[in-house]
Amino acid sequence: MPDDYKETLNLPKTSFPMKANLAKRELDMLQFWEDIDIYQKLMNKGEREKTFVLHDGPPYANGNIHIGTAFNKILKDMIPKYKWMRGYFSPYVPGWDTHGLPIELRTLKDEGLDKDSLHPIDLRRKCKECADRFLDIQRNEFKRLGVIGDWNDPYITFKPEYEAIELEAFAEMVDRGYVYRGQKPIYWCTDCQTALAAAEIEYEDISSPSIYVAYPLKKEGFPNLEGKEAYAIIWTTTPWTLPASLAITVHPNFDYIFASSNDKVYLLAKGLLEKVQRETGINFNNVLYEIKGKELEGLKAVHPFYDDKEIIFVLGDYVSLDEGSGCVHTAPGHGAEDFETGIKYDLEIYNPVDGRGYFVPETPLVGGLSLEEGSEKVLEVLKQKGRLLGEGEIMHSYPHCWRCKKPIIFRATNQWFIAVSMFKEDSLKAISSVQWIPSWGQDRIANMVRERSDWCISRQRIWGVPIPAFYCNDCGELILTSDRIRKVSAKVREHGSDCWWLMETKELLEELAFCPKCNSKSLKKETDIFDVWFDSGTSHLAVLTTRPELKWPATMYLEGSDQHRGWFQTSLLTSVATRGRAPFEMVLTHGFIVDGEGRKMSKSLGNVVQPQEVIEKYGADILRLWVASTDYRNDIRISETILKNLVESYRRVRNTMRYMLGNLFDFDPHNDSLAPEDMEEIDLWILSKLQGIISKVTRGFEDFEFHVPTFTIHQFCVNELSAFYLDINKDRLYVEAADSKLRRSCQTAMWNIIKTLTLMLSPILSFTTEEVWQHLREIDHTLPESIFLADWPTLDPTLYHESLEEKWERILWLRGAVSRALEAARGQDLIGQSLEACVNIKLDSETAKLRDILSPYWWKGVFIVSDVNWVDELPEAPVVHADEETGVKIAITKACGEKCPRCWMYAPEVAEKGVCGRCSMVLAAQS
RNA sequence: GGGCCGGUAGCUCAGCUGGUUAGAGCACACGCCUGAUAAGCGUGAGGUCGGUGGUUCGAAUCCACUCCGGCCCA
Repeated sequence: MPDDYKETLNLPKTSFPMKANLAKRELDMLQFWEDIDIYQKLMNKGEREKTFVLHDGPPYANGNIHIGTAFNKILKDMIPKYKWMRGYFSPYVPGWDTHGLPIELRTLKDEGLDKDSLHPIDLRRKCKECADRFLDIQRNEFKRLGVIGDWNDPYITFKPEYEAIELEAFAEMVDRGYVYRGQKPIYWCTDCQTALAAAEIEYEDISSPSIYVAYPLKKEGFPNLEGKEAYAIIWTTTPWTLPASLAITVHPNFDYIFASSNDKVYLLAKGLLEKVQRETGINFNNVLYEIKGKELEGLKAVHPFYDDKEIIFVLGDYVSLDEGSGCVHTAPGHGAEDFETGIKYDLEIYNPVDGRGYFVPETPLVGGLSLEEGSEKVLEVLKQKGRLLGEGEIMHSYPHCWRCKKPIIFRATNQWFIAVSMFKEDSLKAISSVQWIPSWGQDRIANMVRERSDWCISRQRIWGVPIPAFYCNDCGELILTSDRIRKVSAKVREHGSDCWWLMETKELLEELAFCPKCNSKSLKKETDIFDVWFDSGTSHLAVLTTRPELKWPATMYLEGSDQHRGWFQTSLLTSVATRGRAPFEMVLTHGFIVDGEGRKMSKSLGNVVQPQEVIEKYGADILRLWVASTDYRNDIRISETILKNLVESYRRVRNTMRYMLGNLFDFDPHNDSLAPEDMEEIDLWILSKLQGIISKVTRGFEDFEFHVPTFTIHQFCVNELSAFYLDINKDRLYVEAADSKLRRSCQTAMWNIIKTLTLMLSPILSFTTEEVWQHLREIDHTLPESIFLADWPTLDPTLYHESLEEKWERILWLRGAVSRALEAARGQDLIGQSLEACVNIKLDSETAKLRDILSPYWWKGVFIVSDVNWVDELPEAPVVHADEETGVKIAITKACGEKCPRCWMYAPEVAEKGVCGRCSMVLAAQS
């Protein structure tokens, strides 16, 4: 008999599975979006007057995506999804960065070739194949994450239209006089006779000579040196750079001293006195005087073995007291810092070394010698002149060529530059007009731009966009004019940049194929290509200005914080150089992905988390939840513990949704909904709470702080819904007549809640919410076919009741005390489930105020007990609980009567009727 | 070494412009339920707010230094 009543209850029913099985079910959802062409549907939906363009930073099309790329793409994806629902037109065009060294090297390695043994066109074809292959792999991986965008027509930097615009942007910079050819030291392998990129450098420990050299001081400007032999002491590990020595750099804030030894005086940093003394054997017996580094600026010395060459004192912050003498010999043609200093002080970028590693013949003293021979010669002469103060060996880390494993050198060569210095002020202004999120991004990029030097845009490589310059074979003129660049650009637009290698200058330039200086028709093409950062840095022009659905400037760029140096900056520079303003209105940055201990991921540490594995194991929605649950302004941690936690949170939200769905199985929103004035108070209360949630969640999305919505909704599901509202309404939903107002009131509220929560979660848990949505559509067929086509929930101020929330706040306060009392009763084995209990509440000043704010029916409901008594004196009872937290005194007694087999509440009449009074009425109506 | 950032319970986050015993969810422990059931409910135990020093009547909140970690650069 007992189980028979189960059939008379309105128990939840749903086909929505409890177990998510995301790894599998998500694939169906992807298929669904593909089938209905969700992106096109969105594009047809929005109103164009409100446009939000998130411009995608192109990932490099090499290898599979890693956790950082996945994080970035998911974070981005949440924004257009939200904006579409808010009524914006928010197209998202993904892109790829496809040129450049990593792909070229990978291709060469795969082919077992080097770049000179393969025709450029063949190499480029293979590179393109490689990029294409990985682009496709990544595209599928991104789609698998649930990212919605124009995957069928992404932007790709190797597309002819893209390259053409890039060249046009370059032409504009040439027009403005921002492009020049100059010298810059680069990594150079004398063995392979080639320039190397930073990525081709390996650091190895080697032994180098360590020498101290005396540079005679010119006495003008130095106080108190009359009649004395005075020298500056420098220290170097590369004697072969001394022929190119042009300056001595000192730190502006260090203290320098003139120390005498016998009849000589030496200049060196005060802090290095002992070290130099030790390593040179010179005994400094007297310090003549001290001087600040900055006071040395502009003073002069003489080259240690070119007596007619003047050496100037300059300042540099990079001078350290770790090694040497605090006076740094500076050869602008042989080192990055030296070069910077050289540029600053207008020194010659002097490089007497040729590509094979020999001093050019006209070099004094060492002309024609190899670097090694030159080095020996230098030492010999220094010794001869008595200017070698100390000689030793030192082990240190030094860059080597990755291919031949030989030490490399720094060697100034001709490169193309963009004169950032000419529009640096404008760039800084542009930076200040952008909204940086978080705000410190502004300081970071402004500092970087302020300190940066001109942009070296040339690479001696094959896989990239050619720098469209020419050289006259007759007069040697360097030809870089915007009209010729535009000619080339037109050809590139038509044929792709391969045409640079396939066409003669005559074909490329047509009527402009002549030297503007000597009219010669014999021209030679530049062999350098653009830095890939120039490719991606011009994407705002190549993409935003060419696609009708997009707009320039972008509303937002969103990348990791490393892009302050990278894409944010290169985009900004090309934009300021061509358009005079930033290409974005907002820049959002996130931190880096680290492991559970906050350490960066590395293969050697073995702490790398693969997005593919997470998806396989837990599903993309878990990954999405991870992205949304973090405060991404800091580093973002991921670990098995964190994922397990997320799975747990996910489960809770999913089950809450499932439970509400199950209780709506017989609800027709169009016919069964109640108007607010007909609803139960508790249902109005939960809807009032829901308004607060909508407001908080919406604000979180507006501020791009996705962890706010995530936590807010999760906590709402746990605290308000699962632990309270849904729990105490089981009685109503199951037991009352299916079509009763009591039950319909609750269903009306739940329908509103589940729709609202599902919508608000959709930018985050896209797969799951779409799944829920499809179930909701079975309840209401008028809903849009995909959740992403629906509108964002709006806050209904008429549903917000502050006084109601305050009232229920007090009810919950008392409920806490009752729960603790019931728990005490359970501890005494008085009761099991709470319906077995009768709650006796002692009336005091507080509880007396509460008694009448709810009907007895609702008090029982709120506590989920069979009886509630408000008494002046507590009865004799097995469990009397004096609640510490509230001060309320409660006695728990066994509920009287017997357990109704239908609703499980205890009532006296059950013995007689077989069920309680309420159930008998419901049953009577049913039959 | 420089620029920028972060360090609150095992985990993810709150904690506004300094002011009662530092909050929440998850995880954990114990218990209940078996009509959300590879679910649900209740109770409870977890933190010297990275460390040191300072300003203050009072600091997780302000300042200095320091340790640890991250990005970028050298």
